[in-house]
Amino acid sequence: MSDIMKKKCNENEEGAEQRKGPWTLEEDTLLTDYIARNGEGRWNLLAKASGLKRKGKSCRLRWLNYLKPDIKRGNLTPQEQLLILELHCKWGNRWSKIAQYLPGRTDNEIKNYWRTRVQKQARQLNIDSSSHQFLEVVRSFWVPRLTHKMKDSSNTNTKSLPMDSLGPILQDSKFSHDLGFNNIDCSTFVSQDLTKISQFMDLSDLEIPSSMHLEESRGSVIQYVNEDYRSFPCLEDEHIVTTMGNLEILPFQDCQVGVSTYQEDVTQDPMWNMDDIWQFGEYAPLN
DNA sequence: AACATTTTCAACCGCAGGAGT
DNA sequence: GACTCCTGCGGTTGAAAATGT
Repeated sequence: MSDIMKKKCNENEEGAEQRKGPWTLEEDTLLTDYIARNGEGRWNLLAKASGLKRKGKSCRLRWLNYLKPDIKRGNLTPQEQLLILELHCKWGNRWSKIAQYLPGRTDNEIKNYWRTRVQKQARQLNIDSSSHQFLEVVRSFWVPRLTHKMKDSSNTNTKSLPMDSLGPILQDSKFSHDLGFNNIDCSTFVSQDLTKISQFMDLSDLEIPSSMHLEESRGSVIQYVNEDYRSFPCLEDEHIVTTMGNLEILPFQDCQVGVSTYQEDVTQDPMWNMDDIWQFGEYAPLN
């Protein structure tokens, strides 16, 4: 029998014993106990020595994504969602890199969030989620509302991640410099893309809840700005025409409408997500 | 209540890159 | 340099849960 054949046989024999699928409580206990005694790493050795009939890779994944003590459970906070949007804008699908900035969240969780929430919305709008166009939708509608929600929850919910906790990250000059939002020339970029958006989003027909209002302002974009969060989305003082509370009116050309969100109470949402943004009306598909 | 459909997310897979030999 | 092994990453899958009819 050739070496290759022998190897194949061994793989099959091992494969017959290898467990797959959902982990049982006993397996979790075995893995947790083993790591408590010997530490993590050397996953193939761990898989054999612990008595688990799992591959090393599977053990590693189970530990890192589920069993590790500092794993956070539950819905992503608005702060976390905002950070994901920001970082994805900069780095794309670099999930593990993004996860480094969200303590307790795993790359898998962030990836799932992006695929199930963000990409879903992009599909519904018939926009490629990696496109410039979608980026601008996110920047113009999602980011401001998340920012608002964030501020809201920091005022009302002491358990949530405080604004200050993001400060070191967002104020870090290297980090800020790296972020795409800050590097964008708003005076051209935003106006061009909002014009594109207005081609498929008939904003004047939006059904605005009574707690909100729509302001039309030909020649200007009204954009919500949280004063605690000026590092994005790409607003620079020289562009501001006037300020109305939390709103700043920006002198962009070709844009016809902005949405003010400052009166809406979103604090009751268990999970604030993109659905909240699009619920204001039905948008016409691109084609 | 029963069934169908959709959504969520844990887990798997293949691939790439690094370290050791 | 070539090979093997291990680790980590990102894409994908499919079972379970949630939601709709």
